[in-house]
Amino acid sequence: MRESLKIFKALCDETRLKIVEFLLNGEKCVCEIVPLTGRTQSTVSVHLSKLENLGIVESRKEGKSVYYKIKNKKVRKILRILNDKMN
Amino acid sequence: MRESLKIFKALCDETRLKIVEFLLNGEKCVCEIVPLTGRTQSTVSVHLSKLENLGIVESRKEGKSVYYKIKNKKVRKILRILNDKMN
DNA sequence: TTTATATATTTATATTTATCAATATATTAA
DNA sequence: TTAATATATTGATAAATATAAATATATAAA
Repeated sequence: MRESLKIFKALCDETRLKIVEFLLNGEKCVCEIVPLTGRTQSTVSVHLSKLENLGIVESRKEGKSVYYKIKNKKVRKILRILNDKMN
Repeated sequence: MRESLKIFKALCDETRLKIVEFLLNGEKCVCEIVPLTGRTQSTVSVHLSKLENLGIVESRKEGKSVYYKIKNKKVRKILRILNDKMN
C-alpha cells in the first residue's frame, strides 16, 4: 500500500486521530493514552497495533509499561498544517 | 466533524484518493474521472458525492457534463508533501 | 417529440471496521 | 511461588463502507 494511503487510513478514525495528536507532544505510555480516548483498554490496544502496522508510530517496552511515539515524519507536518488556524 | 477528520475520511479510500490526485491537475469532467478509476459510473458518482459533502471538491454543471475540482486548499498542500520524494 | 447521452440516486450485498468482554501474556511486587 | 498490574490477543457483534446493477433525471441531438 502507498505511504499516503497508509497515513490516511491511519488517521481517518476519530480515536486514532486523537491518539496521534496526543503523541505530537512526545512519547506517551499506554496507561496515559487509554483514559484520553474514552475507549476500553483493549480497543485502544487494537488501534495502537494498527497505527504501528501502518508505520505511523513505534513502541518501546519498559518494565510493565509500553511507550508509543510518532515514527512517520510526514504525519507531523500534515497535522501541523491542518491544526494551523491560518489559511 | 473536524476539518482534519473530514480530509482523512475523504482520502482513506483508494478510489477517492486517486480521484483527488487526478484533480490536482485541474478541473475534470466526470466522463474523464470514471475510466481513470476502473470503477463503474455509479460507484464513482457516489464517491464524488462523498467528496463534495466532505467539502473536498466542488462541482459545476455544463450542458450534459459535470466538472469537479478541488475546493479545499489544505488538501493540495498535504498531497504535495506526501507525493514529494524528499522527506 | 423521440432518442441518445451524461450523471445521480436507489437498492442490495459483501466486506471491513470499531468496539467491548473475556482471556492470555509478561513483568514486577509481595 | 503467588498475586497484582499493564498490555496484547481473541471472539463476537453491530455499524459503516465500497461496490455494482437497475433506475431516475436532465440535457442535447435527431
